[in-house]
Amino acid sequence: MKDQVRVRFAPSPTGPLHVGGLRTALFNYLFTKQHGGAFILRIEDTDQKRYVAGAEDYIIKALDWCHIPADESPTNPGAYGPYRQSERQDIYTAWAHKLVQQGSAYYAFDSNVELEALRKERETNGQTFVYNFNNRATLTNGLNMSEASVQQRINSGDAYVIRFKAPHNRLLKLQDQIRGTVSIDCNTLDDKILYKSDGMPTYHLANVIDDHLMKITHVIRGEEWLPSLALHVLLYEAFGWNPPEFAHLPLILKPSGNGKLSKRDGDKLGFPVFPIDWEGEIPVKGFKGAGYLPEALINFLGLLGWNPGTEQELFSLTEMTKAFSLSSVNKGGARFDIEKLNWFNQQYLAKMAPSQLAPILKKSFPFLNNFPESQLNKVVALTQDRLVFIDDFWSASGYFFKAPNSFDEKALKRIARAETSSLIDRIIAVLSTYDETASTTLQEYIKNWISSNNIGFGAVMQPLRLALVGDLKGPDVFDIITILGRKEACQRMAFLQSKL
RNA sequence: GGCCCGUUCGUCUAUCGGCUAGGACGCCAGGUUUUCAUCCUGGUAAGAGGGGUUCGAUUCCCCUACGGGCUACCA
Repeated sequence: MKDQVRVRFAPSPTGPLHVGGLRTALFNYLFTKQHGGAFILRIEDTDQKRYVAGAEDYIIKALDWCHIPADESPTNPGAYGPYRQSERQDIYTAWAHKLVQQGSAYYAFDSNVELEALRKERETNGQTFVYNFNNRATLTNGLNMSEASVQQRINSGDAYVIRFKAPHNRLLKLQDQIRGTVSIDCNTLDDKILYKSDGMPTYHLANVIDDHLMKITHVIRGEEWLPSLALHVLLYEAFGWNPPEFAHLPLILKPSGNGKLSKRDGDKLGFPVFPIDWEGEIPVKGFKGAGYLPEALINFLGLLGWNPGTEQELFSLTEMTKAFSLSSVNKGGARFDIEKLNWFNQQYLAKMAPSQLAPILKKSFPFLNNFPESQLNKVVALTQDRLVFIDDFWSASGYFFKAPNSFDEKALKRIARAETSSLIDRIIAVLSTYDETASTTLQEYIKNWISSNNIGFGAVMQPLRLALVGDLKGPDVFDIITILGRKEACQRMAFLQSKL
């Protein structure tokens, strides 16, 4: 039997998760759910300097909001914990030392200052300093010292790191699910630090050990990791472990196309780059706070770098899970196009059931809680296809809750005729005489009245609309009257008359 | 600089050697609507360049250009 598919999303808690990370999480989720597998969230907090409090909590909440929660996480652990790397230090230390013992890695005592000086020196000669087979014999490390003197330095408290001994003269052909074969000449590799002098592993060591121990079958991550794929595969080999399958996702680029979208782009670009609001020292608005629905964000993000090969654009998470496949993920980076996201949002807002949309609107507009639910649902049904963002609800339907108290000059001019005032009197009168129990609808009734009295249709409808909405736009006038009630409609007509 | 990965309408993309290069967003025009929005119809617009391979290349190979990523005791 084949092993259960297990994938992981492994962000580092350095701040709020941004859309690039979210898309990586989404693809992991889609892939594993399609195979009935598990989605693991692992927090990569090995860099104490960059740790930001609240980031882990944010990541979990953001995934929840998007309906792609992890099956195993720090707060909901499975059988392979702990799920925070900072709590797995002993594991890394043990494996790192094992690597040294078997000769795959070595202790190095070179100070930052020394290394920096070497780099500078090479740079001025137009060369690049690489710590590898070229020069490791001339540097301060365990390869050039007796075991006893290495132990002595360590025991005396000297700072050390553990470096991987990259192989010499080896050509690696690596497999990537999206890119196919990737060739790497090991001579271009450097002896990467695996274990830092503060006792923490680097990403390379920790992610290989954790992925193996957590039985990860597929590593789906951003393209920025492709250059270190060789190192990771070499590490699996050194440990004697079978590597998982790898898939490197194309990056999400800025709208301008130059550079990947980053956390700092949020303010500059004028749209959010984070899923939900970030309540950090400097609060930042997320897509949620900006009036986007998670379904729209997810749909949009899913189609950024992947497509089903059909012409379907609108996908529920379930549909997308069914249609997803790693082999149809694109190789090239995709620019983030906010206009298209807005379109998705409009689509979702418009097709949502009013009873589903109403509770969401109530969160943005608490006063709606005091409004009868059946009435609210009617209002929503009438105006929901005019929304791009949740907050557009007010401009699209505010007049249902608050009578217009002023009118636009231009609009007044457009309806103003000599007989408008007296016409308003007549409309009020006819509105009041309508019999609700009659078999004709209000619309038919008014239309009949208009034609039998030989009044222009527009001459009646325009003032009516302006009085009700406060503007010359909006849904069907008779629908509005039905919701507002004839009495309220008459009052609004009278108010308009007073402003003529 | 070095290494790696990429490159189809402005943007997201389809095409797995036969193409009048399809769809979506955007934009423009028309229709529906008393109006605005929605919606419908139509239009606009693309294979980076140069060499091969082939009866035939957007599709396969090479070079160049351009773009992106990596090049930290960050992930």
